[in-house]
Amino acid sequence: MEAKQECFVEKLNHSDCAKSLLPVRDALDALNGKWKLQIVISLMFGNKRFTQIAKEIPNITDKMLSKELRDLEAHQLVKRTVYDSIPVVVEYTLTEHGRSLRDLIDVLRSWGIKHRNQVMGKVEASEAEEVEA
Amino acid sequence: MEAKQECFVEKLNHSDCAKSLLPVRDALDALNGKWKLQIVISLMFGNKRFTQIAKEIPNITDKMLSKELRDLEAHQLVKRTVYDSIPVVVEYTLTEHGRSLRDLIDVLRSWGIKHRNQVMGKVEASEAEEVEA
DNA sequence: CAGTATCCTGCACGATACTG
DNA sequence: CAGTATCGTGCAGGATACTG
Repeated sequence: MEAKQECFVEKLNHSDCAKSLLPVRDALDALNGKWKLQIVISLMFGNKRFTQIAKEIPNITDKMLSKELRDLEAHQLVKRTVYDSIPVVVEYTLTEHGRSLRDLIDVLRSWGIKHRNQVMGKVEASEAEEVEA
Repeated sequence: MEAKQECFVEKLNHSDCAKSLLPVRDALDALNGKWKLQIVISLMFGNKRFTQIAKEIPNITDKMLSKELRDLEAHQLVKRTVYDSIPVVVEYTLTEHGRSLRDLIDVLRSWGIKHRNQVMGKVEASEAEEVEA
């Protein structure tokens, strides 16, 4: 068995396993659902207002956007700021913590590309899949 | 070209965005559902037979285990091997590709731990609180 | 503009029984 | 042992209407 870098799996017995799975679940849950990922990515392009986000995400309903934003806020990934103007302006921002999703998403994306190539049968060029310019 | 660190998001406009999201979705989908993660982790401890896996994952039903294993097999993450003994023995194995989930899961886990600390209010000294207007 | 309030539908998942 | 087959349910998510 090859000794990879410190994979937590290596150190655990089965009863520990369920517990050590929890953080993984937490991470997955944070991006859970049909829309959170798109919302987060959208906010990586800059702070947005409710309607702006809605316009950028095809087919999302107000209800879902509202709900997902509240979820993201509860998870401290997104900050909601109300400006007391007339009419009221509400701005959504990624928190510092929310911005930390970037690296995670990049890792997911890299694996996803590998995965797609694998399933498509292209196994040869494993490293040649950088984003094309 | 060492720029491994930079986020793909930086380079994209919004219309590209949806497309670049697909691999991320692929990755998330590969671990989608209530049981896949546990099954994969279970197989990281060694090759297993159907009933063995079932015993290690509390509350999973035969139906769900069967279905999820078929999903994982379709995604080439798990290999199913039938040994022609009597009675028949079926062994489940992680493929090389399936083993590549290890690093991904570790990254998810790391972020998950950070996330939990963040939400619990324990912000490490390494990271300043992001409260400001 | 920035959302709620209702109502509805499909599908993920569960319970239980059966089989080669 | 290694699974199907059937039936049932909750809830994520959608459609549409309404509001301060």
